[in-house]
Amino acid sequence: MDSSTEEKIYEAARRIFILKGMEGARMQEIADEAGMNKALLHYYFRSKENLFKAVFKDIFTKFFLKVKDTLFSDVSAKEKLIVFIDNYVDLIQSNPYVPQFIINEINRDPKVLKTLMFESGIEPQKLLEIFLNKVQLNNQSKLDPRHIVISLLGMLVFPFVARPLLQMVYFNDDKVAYDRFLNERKDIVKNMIFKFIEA
Amino acid sequence: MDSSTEEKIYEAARRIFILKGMEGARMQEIADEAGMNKALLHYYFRSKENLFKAVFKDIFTKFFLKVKDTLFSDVSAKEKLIVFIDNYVDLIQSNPYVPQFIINEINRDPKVLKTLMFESGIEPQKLLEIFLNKVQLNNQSKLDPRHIVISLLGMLVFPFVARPLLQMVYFNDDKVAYDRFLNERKDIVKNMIFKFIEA
DNA sequence: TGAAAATTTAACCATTTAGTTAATCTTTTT
DNA sequence: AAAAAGATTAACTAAATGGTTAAATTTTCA
Repeated sequence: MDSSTEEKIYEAARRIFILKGMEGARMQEIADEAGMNKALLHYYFRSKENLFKAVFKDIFTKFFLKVKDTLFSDVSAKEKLIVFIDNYVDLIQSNPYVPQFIINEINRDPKVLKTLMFESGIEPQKLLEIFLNKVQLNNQSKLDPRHIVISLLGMLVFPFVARPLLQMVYFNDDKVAYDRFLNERKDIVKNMIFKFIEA
Repeated sequence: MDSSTEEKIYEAARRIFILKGMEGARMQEIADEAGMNKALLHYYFRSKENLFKAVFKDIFTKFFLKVKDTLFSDVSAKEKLIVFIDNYVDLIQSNPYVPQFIINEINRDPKVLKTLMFESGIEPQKLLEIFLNKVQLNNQSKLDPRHIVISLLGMLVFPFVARPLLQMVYFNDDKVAYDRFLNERKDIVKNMIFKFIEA
């Protein structure tokens, strides 16, 4: 590993903050994770707040940008949706703690979101557009497409965010069974959404 | 108000813990909220951990028990589902911070859940049963009904848990519009679920 | 090479926080 | 009414935590 000290701090902070959140994380813990003296965190980032903001912006931006492209290809709405769901689930699966981390930190301090929205380059409207035409086409013109988008996101995100609870309650705490369950979800969710929008 | 000191502490702790979580809450803050000396919290509850456990168990149990009955009436599965959704959304609407609070605290310490499950008297299987017959009836015998239940819960809970993010991203931070949106959700979700299970 | 600049460390500081204690006030009991 | 038990308070303690500092080490480069 030939990464710089600053990068090591950044990566360590990233891991710790995602797991424990801004308030739960300890500077000493991050220093230990990075394998160095705590004073170095302040030498490079001045304060915990500063370090957190840098890391959070990075996590937030990267997370949402990773699926953004899937909505720009020149294929049918249906195909776009399929690719989006596949990629989104893959993304969460390789960053299982990130959705809840983002939700928690935005709830803790919603102010940060406003600035982040513009700087990040994410385009949440793109996901809406998939359903905008689709819904009008099928005599459901009264239906706000945001209902479909938020239903979709809820179905995809919830099983990860509430995993410990759901795994215990509905899977007898069988980790393997729950992983199998998560792998089936892509197709289940596609199915549900299609059945709904294709009147 | 003629509630006892212990009850005042309990109620204050309840409010503060729900808003800030176990780690974010301060004993002094709870004492202030209850309008009394901090030493009294220890006099009645010995430790923060103790106070939290008592409060958490109470919140967890009451929350889930409040909708449990809706699944025991002697009506059709469809009607049961309608009543469940109506009551569940009402329940969240009057306790908007509780779902995320429960999810966060269980993620922080999943051990508590195991004991809670048995002592609380909740019966999560009851919700499954609604779909168990329904699904087999419609040539979807391969479909695990847990997928429907978790989709349902995700669609209902997610808009509340991720409210600040969604309100900003999809509603231009218009609180009134988002409240209107939430009120429409009961029917939208019923519709989605029915379209899916009624092959 | 050697001085200046950048990096790293150990020790320290100030504040916050859960928890304790001993004294005071209030209620109950005899 | 007096003693005992219970409730409440202010002041305190010990540990944790974010942040600082001055000295030591390493790197840069004239």
